[in-house]
Amino acid sequence: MKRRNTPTKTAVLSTLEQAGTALSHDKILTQLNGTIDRATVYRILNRFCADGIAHRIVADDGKQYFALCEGCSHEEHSHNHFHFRCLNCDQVECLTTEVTVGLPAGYRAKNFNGVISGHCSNCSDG
Amino acid sequence: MKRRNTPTKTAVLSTLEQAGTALSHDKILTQLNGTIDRATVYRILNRFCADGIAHRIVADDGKQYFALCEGCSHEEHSHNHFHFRCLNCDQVECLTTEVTVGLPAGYRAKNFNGVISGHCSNCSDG
DNA sequence: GTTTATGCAAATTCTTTGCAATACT
DNA sequence: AGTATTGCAAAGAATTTGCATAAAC
Repeated sequence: MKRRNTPTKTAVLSTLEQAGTALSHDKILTQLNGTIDRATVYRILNRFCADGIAHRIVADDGKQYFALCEGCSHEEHSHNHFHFRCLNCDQVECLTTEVTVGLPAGYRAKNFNGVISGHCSNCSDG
Repeated sequence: MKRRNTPTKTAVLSTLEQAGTALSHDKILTQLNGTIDRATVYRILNRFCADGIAHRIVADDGKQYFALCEGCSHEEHSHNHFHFRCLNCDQVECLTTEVTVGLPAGYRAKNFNGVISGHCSNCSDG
């Protein structure tokens, strides 16, 4: 399936670029000021993930967050780093710590999803 | 809020006990053979989590899974271990590996949610 | 008898899908 | 021209909530 360049796609991409952190679908939609249909944004994000442009984080609120793959090779799509979600401001950011988890024999990992939630430095009261 | 002993609660509890692994709400419901209302099961599970009897895992499918807290102290409710979800048979189990992730200064962790998905030994084809 | 727990139905939230119209290449 | 992409509406899945009834303590 060949991909095409559309203003819509570009808009979503630059929103993610400007954010730097991971964004929820909802936040992207808001940032785009209701210009683009919600279903379209979902489809674009899913395509980005399929193409290795973005990666998907499923946070402990059950919602999906999307962030650009900075130094991700297309083939080995490993995001073995954690993400931090602030329970107060709801910001999701990548933590630099890379983690290796040992699996039992015969197990094969396809996907890594690590989220720590709590309070970020801005929302910590102490 | 005082808790009461009810057959319903007992049924859910023993389902979790017998399973050994983490169960989705749906699986619990099926296991109970439609005896109990879905909303009730959700409420019971949430109460279990609040009381430290069970812990909640949000997997990368966005769904919640519940497992009994084996050796969990009531106060320090830390589940810093990973869970493995099989993409084929959908089984979610606890991995023993405990992980410590460093947070940036000023950040406070409340919750840890680590899920690795892939194929378990039964569903791995060679 | 007072208060928690249950069941039913309805509501919410997040995400996906069908389909016709539109826009890229 | 031909196919990917969009928008709109509607469907779908997971979870929660309101409220009257039933059951613990």
